[in-house]
Amino acid sequence: MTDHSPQRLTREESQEQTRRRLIEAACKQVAERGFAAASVRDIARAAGYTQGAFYSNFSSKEDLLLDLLRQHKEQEASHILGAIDAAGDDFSAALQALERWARSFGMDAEQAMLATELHLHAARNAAFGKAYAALMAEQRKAYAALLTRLFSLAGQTPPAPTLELAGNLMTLARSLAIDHALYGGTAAGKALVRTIRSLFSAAPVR
Amino acid sequence: MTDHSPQRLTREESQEQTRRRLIEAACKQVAERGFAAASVRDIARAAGYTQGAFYSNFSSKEDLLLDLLRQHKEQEASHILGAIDAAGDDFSAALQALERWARSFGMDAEQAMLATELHLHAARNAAFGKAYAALMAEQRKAYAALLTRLFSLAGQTPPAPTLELAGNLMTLARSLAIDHALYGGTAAGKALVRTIRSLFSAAPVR
Amino acid sequence: MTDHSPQRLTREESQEQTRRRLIEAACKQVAERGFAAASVRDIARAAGYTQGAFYSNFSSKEDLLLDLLRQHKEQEASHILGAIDAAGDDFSAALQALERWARSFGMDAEQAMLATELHLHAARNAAFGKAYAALMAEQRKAYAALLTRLFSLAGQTPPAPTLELAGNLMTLARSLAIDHALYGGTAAGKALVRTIRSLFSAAPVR
Amino acid sequence: MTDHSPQRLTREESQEQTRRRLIEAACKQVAERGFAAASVRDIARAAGYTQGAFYSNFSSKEDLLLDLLRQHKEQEASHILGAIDAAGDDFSAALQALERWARSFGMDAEQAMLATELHLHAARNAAFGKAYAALMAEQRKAYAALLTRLFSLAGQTPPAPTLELAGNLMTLARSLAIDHALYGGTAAGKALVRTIRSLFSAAPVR
DNA sequence: GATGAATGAGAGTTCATTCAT
DNA sequence: AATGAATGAACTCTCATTCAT
Repeated sequence: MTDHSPQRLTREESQEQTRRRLIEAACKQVAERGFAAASVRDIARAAGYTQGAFYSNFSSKEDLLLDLLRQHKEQEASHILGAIDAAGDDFSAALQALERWARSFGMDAEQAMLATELHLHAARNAAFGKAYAALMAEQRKAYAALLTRLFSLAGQTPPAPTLELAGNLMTLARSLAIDHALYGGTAAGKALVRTIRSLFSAAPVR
Repeated sequence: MTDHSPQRLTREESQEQTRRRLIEAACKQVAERGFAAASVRDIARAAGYTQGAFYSNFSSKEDLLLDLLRQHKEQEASHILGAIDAAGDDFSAALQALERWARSFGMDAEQAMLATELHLHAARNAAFGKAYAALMAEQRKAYAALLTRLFSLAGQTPPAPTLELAGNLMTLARSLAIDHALYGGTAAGKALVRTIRSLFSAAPVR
Repeated sequence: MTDHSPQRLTREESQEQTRRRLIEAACKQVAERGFAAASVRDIARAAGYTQGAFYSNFSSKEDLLLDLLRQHKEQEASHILGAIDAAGDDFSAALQALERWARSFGMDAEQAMLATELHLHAARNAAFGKAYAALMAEQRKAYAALLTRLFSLAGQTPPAPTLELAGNLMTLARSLAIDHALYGGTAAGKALVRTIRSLFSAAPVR
Repeated sequence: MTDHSPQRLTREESQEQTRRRLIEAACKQVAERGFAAASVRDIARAAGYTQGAFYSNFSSKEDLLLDLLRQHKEQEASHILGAIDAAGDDFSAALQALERWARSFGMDAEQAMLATELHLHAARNAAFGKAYAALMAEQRKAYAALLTRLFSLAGQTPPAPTLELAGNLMTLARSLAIDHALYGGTAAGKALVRTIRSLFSAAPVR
């Protein structure tokens, strides 16, 4: 089908590449059509392989979801780390970093729809739900750390546990990004930014 | 299959009953398994009919979604109206009404998962998306009115447009209800209540 | 595909016809290629239907085997009854009837191969094995009754329990019929007849 | 996978070992599941190798069947030779040897099921059928020689050509062994012994 | 000689949908 | 209006087989 010329790749590297391509194609397909409606055939074809290649890399379609979850988590984690790194010791710089995150993330409908599919599937499938809960807890912690730092720089007391605030932000980001795909425009991104701002502007500095 | 004794029903009433039963069964099936994975056969059987009855009432499986949306909206609307009616002129009574809504809605996983399915489908299907957007805008307005009333009774200025706050609450409610199905416990319901409270406690009365 | 014009058939009759046609086609396919290699696709097509029709009539491919077993048993039973009816009260007429059975049955490779497939499957699958054992016991009894009658008419004492002799005859008939397909010629049919004769000629009449 | 330590084996010995192991594993798998349902992957894995090893030793799955046939024949031949060697010049010793064969062979379901698979395949595939017929003729001759010797020692005239009697015995042995797997117990082995005995007890000694 | 990732074909099964009853 | 047998297409998954390593 596609070229996939392995040129100078070892077997392991080559399979790793195949797996990565399949996962990427799957992210897109699942986001676009939903897990149940995204067929293994389409995923494999979109990645440039045949169905057999899929089953050489995943033991079942269900099994793929765990990798989708991991991939999704890593991608989001890189966003958070970027925001945290950019935060520095200056409150307004840190807030800007968070807002940059909100603006970009609040518009990435693909990630948001994938995340929502994963959320639903987690509630439907106990085994998957467990893995999901573990990974999401990690994410929440990372966001919460960022919020804690921000409140500290702002000299404010968080109006609620930062873990809870982080969870709310993640939820809103996800949902607003879908709204963005639904309504178009930039309202969604802005709404998230405004929500964040209201968190820190409510109470004035010490 | 089941009795459905039409004895004292006119033809029209009888069909209306069939349709209602099918929609109710569909709500459950779609929430439980997702739209794509909920088969027409299963939905019809769960309602006590066969596939033919389904196609006598809906022109296609896709067509069913519009009715699911309507049914979902009506159900949620009755919750809002209940909260508004209970609000009265007393701030703390009104807040309690809203919190009661949060507690009950924040734990109804079936409604929440159905709502999420509809949200996703709306983003994927333009025609459905339009109907979805219209109905959701109505809902948001109703919640916003309730919030406006509350802020007014509290003598506070809303920290953001109440329409936006209403949208955020709806989103959080939906997501937390799914978390409730996922993690169990009562944390989800409480988290929503706490979020609502923080809205009104942040800024002191005029 | 094919005509299947239901003309004046009730729904039940029509489905019964479909089922019968599928079973007949399946007998042939399974005999020709073996159970595992006979695909549902091919069976349905050979009967003039699509795969879906197959699954409207059988819950699975495995499930089909039970009907194949029943069909096979009925077909064989009619042969036995024919031989018994033809037996009458005259020893040589009865022997001739049995030999007629041997000659015809010893050459029906399709039935023999199907029977062998069923035998193998019974040994591999406990649930099917149980049903198989029950039906085969019935068949053996019928043949044994015929043998008992013959020995009685001949005034001989059976050299072994007639149930056992019946089982041996059935086994030989099955195997020789396959040999017939394998080697061709008429040796197989004759061998069975000779074996039967030797049963009754060994010991002279009282 | 497994060790297969080739240390002290020449290349050829090593490959011979691989081939032997594959054939043995295949015998078991084919007997257990049938030829069509026994996958190359499973056979190779059961032998401690991967598919590649299989295709280094056999040109196709079909090709394997010829080796299975040969292996089966050798195994059975060793049984016959054992019985012949043990026969000696004493009738009752010879009969005991044959009965020993019956008892052991009549209970080896694996061999019997493999033999039946081969029989069926021979009737379905002309090329394989030819090889099968040749090998089976040899086997039959060996058994017939044993029977001839026995009748001679017993001073009896065989009630039918010994070649035919030998064929019947082989068929019964095969079928009864499968019945043994099907019903359990020891009836199958005993039934074969009784059949053999009746062959020699029918007509009294000279 | 042996590996195992990948292919391409085809397996069993389920589905939304139709239509004679 | 409701039934459910049948269709035809699509599904997930497994297979025998190949070939670069």
